[in-house]
Amino acid sequence: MTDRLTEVFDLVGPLHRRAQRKVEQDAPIEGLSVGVRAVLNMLRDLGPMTVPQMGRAQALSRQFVQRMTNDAMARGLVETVPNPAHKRSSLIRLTGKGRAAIDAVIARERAVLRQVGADLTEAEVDACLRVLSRLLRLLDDVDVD
Amino acid sequence: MTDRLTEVFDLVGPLHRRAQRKVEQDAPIEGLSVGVRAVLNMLRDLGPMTVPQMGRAQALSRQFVQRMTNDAMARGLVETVPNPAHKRSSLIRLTGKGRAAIDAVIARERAVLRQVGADLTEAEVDACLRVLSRLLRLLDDVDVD
DNA sequence: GTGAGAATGACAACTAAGGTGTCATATCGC
DNA sequence: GCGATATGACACCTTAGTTGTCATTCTCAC
Repeated sequence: MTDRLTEVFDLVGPLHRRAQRKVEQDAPIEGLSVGVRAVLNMLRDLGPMTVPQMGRAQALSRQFVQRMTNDAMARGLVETVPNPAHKRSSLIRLTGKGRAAIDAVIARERAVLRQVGADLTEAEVDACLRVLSRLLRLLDDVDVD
Repeated sequence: MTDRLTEVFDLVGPLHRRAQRKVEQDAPIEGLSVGVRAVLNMLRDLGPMTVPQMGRAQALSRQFVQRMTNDAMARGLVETVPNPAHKRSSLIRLTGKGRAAIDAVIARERAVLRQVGADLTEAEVDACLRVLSRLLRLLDDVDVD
């Protein structure tokens, strides 16, 4: 069993690299770096959130997310909105332009993924999500900043 | 369904980063960089193989694997053995020292993974492996070198 | 065989993802 | 109000990983 989990990790590396490479190949169309793309993606899925929150969500350093966010802001892809819960740390939100950009990227990726759908059952993908989430939680303590 | 697959990719990023960080935390004990560790791990699981083969197996550039291999060789962790199939490109094999080093690392990691075992069924992990393998194959074309 | 083309290894830049360290300022809990 | 903590800005750094070039060696087709 533990062996099997080790295999999972052995797949995660190559998969992540290939995925990154794919993103890099496609995203230049919109001019998004991998980091900016990650920020937009988070905001798209989880709604407006603060920079430190994003860092924790993706296991990235606060400062890295900050830079990516500033970059996205300079490009007009995101904007700040006052944070009721914390006056200093404003919420970051997608602009219309940002949403359009990330939606375009996601749409292209979904088109690729659709080829795979047929070979896999919904149950398998769910199981996969459960396993990965569990592993992620196991490593929760290994965070930075 | 396609949505679910997107979620898988969204987990792969953070998981890979945390795993890398964990490896970095632990491996320094043996003095292994992430790259060298990957090479040793491959040789451990798949037996002796050539540098280009390793590159393809892990979706890494041939040259990067070459450097890591040279590094490992300089440390006495791997050695070359004549390749019957190809006289120029010799097989790379773990030395006793190399095997000891990677075994120690793996053992430590397995100890961590054992905590998770209880929460997951074998079937789920198998499904996860199937899904990840399928996705990996989908991106087979995205390789370098 | 032999010659063309591919595969390998060495070496040297180069890129970019991502982290670290520090500082000023602002926030929040007590 | 005060101390601890969180945030953001700025600058620097590390290193995983790629790209390019070149010489050599292999392979394979003829």
